[in-house]
Amino acid sequence: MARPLSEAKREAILASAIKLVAAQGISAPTAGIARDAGLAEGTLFTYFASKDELLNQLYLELKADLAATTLKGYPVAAGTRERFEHVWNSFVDWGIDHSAERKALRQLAVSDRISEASRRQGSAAFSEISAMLERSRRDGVLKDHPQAFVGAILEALTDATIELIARDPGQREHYKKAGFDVLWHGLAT
Amino acid sequence: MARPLSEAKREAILASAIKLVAAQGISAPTAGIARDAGLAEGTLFTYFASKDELLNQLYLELKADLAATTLKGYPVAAGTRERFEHVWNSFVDWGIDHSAERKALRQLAVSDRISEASRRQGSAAFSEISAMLERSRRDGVLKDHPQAFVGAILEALTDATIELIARDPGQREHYKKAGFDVLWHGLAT
DNA sequence: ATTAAATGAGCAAGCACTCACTCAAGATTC
DNA sequence: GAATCTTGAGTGAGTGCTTGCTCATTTAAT
Repeated sequence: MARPLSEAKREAILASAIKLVAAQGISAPTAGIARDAGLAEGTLFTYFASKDELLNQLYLELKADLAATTLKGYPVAAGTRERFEHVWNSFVDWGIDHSAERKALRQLAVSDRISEASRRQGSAAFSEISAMLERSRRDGVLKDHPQAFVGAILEALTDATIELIARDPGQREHYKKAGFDVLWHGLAT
Repeated sequence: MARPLSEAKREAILASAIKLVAAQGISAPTAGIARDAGLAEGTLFTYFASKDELLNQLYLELKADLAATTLKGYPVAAGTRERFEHVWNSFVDWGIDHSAERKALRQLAVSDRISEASRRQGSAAFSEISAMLERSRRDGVLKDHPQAFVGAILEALTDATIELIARDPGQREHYKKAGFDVLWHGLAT
């Protein structure tokens, strides 16, 4: 091993990919991503074998980041509502404070270049959160909906709330609370 | 005027665009769309000046179709809940019965090739529905949320419900009702 | 006969990806 | 510690392919 791959460069490529994919969509050229990262285009392909691999790894990185943020400070011992609200706040805060990441993730999620395997792996990062939801359901605190339904609703309401806050940042805390109220009244028994 | 443009051909192009954009995303080539419509590629450009214009018109056509479906049979005289449920059912049914249209619309909606003007015009098609929501809010039947928030939540919950039904079509009516319950309990006073 | 729709080969631009080459950073030898 | 060897990261012009769009020509409706 003569010269090790640089983790810093890998991260620079991913950071530039977030920026350009958020701004231009997945059609953002590899040449542009490499230039933005301060590297030659060829270098990008020593870190990622193909553009598809770059996009899939970026997708997983973003999903993992959101999941990690959510689990940090998760109140294991608290009641259902409080734990639920923690997840909600984490999702909304992450989306607002990582606007480019959120836009990029949205573009990636609707693309067919993200493999089924990546999608499954991306969901797996949220398995602890799913387990929490499942426990609450069995406790009878939540209505008896399938977990996929609750997860989809959580994601959908989060997205709508973030979109609204993005247009009217002054009301951030107000809409954050209002969004959670809709979720809670919609799902709780 | 020697030879009139054919409305049938225009619609064939739009129909093929729906099919291919749903399957491949907005990167679906104009050559493929024209071939699928049974026309030469050049003909496509006598009906639509550019690919961007085709995509924008397709976006508006789909939005208008969904709005028209929703307004058809709208119970003007009924109570808020019933009118609300009609809108919900129309959205969900349209999404399930027009799967390709929905996928195409989703791809178009996240694309930056849809102009701000098109987006505004697309929303305008739903102005009557917005007015209905506004009236219900003033009547005190709904919580006091801004209209944009209610609209976004409606769209988001619809999407989540459709996604779930697509995966488990046998439970269509059940999930349709469950989704509406979440919406209603979340928004009603 | 006139006019404009319809055609599809062709064009310029943009794309992902390659590869012959350079050179910096470990490994080996003394 | 210095000198030398070895490996593979880094480079960017080049390649082959695809794309949106054009235009000289053909076809058909009026």
